[in-house]
Amino acid sequence: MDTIGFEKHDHASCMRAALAAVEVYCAAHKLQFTPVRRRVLEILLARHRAMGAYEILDTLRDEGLGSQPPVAYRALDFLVNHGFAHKIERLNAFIACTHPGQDHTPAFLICRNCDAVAEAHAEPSRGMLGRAAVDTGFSIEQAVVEALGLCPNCRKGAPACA
Amino acid sequence: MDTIGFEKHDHASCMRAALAAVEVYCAAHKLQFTPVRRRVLEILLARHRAMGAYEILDTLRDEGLGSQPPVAYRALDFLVNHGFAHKIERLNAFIACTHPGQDHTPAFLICRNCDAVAEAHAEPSRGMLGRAAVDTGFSIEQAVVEALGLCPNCRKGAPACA
DNA sequence: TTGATAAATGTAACTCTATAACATATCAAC
DNA sequence: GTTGATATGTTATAGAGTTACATTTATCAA
Repeated sequence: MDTIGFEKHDHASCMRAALAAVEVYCAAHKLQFTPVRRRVLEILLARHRAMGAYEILDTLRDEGLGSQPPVAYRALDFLVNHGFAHKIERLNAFIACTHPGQDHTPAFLICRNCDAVAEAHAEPSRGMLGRAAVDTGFSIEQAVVEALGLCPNCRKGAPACA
Repeated sequence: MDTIGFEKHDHASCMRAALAAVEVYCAAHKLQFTPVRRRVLEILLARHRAMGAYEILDTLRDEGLGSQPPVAYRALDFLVNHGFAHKIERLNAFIACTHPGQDHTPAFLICRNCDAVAEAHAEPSRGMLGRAAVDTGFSIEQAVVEALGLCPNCRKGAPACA
């Protein structure tokens, strides 16, 4: 099912791999992977969790890379539009994509205890939603699928997981 | 599939039926269906579309029922918590439930052209998301399912539908 | 290599969404 | 009727996101 996010893993190499994939994609599509855009993606990858735009902005400010909201929002728009990051509507927050460069419809599993987020795949055109759309003549172009609950670590009684 | 929202229908009677159902439910569960709460639900039912909290608040203010944000948010919290209304995360807006009193997991079809919203049923525990959750040991308690696209009316070339 | 155009950034001001905190009033039940 | 819980009124503020416009940097063609 290709769900990523709750297991421990090699952070540094996962970050390098994602950045490399984005670099390749940008080069191939003539997109400008500028310092601010790169740094915002690095921040998201490093924290490996959903972050608010202003939290990201704080980091940028500390590094002298921009201090006003549009700086963060523009970089996030770029990352989201090209599938390098996703917005979690329920949290008004953003998270790095776990398989950038591949066309996909993400679904998220959000832990209400520790705020960890795992990315899975959704196929909205199939399933009940797809059938409802067909029945009513609605054409789905995009879908937000976000489940809230407890992640495996927090279910095991940990008061809050890392 | 029980999708409601894009077809024309008898507004007045649908509103009466929903209010009656909520009254019955509140009486049965000893919930206080106060004037503000009732009025907010009436406003949502009357407009029959997703409305921002401040848009609702404007109406309340005009009627002398409260002028500060917490008034609207508290009423909306009550309505959402008891399933009489739903929040559309993608729009930061609220909409009256089309079958109050029944336990259900709503899914929404949101038209990007005219902002009409139809409510359908989702069954997140089944389908791909449910399988992803089981695979990772995540327990789903709640789900946000929102599809964006074009409603049947707007697909027919109408520049904006009623 | 330069000049035109488009894309990206810097910055200020502002709007919309939501909550915290605390005082007051109303309800429910004993 | 007094008490404890629930709901409301109000002030202030936090958080999320956008508009508008000036400036800079990249792209590309002549």
